[in-house]
Amino acid sequence: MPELPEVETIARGLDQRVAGDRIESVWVGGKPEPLKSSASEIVSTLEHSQIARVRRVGKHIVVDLGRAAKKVRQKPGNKPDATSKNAQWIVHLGMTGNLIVTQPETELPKHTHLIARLASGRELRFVDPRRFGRLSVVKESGFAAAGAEPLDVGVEIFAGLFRKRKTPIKSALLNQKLLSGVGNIYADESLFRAGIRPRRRAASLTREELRRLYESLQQVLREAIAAGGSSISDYVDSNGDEGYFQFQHRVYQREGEPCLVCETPIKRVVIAGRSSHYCPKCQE
DNA sequence: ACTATTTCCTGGATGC
DNA sequence: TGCATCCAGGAAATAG
Repeated sequence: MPELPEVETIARGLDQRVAGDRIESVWVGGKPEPLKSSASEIVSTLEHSQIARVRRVGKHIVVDLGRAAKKVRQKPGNKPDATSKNAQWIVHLGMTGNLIVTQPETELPKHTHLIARLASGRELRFVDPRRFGRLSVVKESGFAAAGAEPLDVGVEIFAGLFRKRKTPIKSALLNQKLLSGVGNIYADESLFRAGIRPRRRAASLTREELRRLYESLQQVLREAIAAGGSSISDYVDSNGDEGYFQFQHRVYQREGEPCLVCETPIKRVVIAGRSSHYCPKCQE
């Protein structure tokens, strides 16, 4: 399941491979598709646009589009249409979504919802079996995530996010309006490293604990990005390669296995409908 | 203004 | 073997 490190890995790979390429035509699947914008809006925005850059914002992949080399004639007084420059294609991968760059001959996977044919002859495909992913376009650049970037935010602002929250710290970490990009894996892993139980009320964390959580979260995200993300279920990067951070998980999906620090069996509880893993001895 | 719960969706695992 | 059931989870919607 793509969280910040996985999305970062995919976005970097895509940027390397398709930046500068041009989208010649777009196919969108026929059935009700995971689209936030209308299908026609997506098609008209993407077609004939150039991919300027691909980057990550929170858990979103942002494709910055430039005007295509081919001039589109505008009548004076007409509002710029969706193909004007600075449009953005926003992709949220949900649980099982992925963007794959491939040759057209490569067999079309089931659950392919969008195909963008590129000037280079390759195809950029959005594939998402579980259909939790979302596609949208914005006509003016300026897409921004609601929450703070965990790797950019300062420790004071980070601590302030949680000061008045009664909700469990685990839920607060997952709240994208506070922080964007943290999902279940890295919430559990950062809480373990910080020695904090997931059920603790966010507001009850001391200054010192918040500082530890801040450091732990940044550390685990950086390590995971360096490892190419965690390949749980079917995550692979835009090259089709698996990440390997799943081998460095200390608590996530390790219920009953010994804590790597103290050998106490790792516990699993459900908090706000999400499974949460922690060491009952190392985390207070 | 917050917080908790439900819903969406499919493939893989489990159970009888 | 086959069929039903459960579970995973991000975020939007709904309820409190």
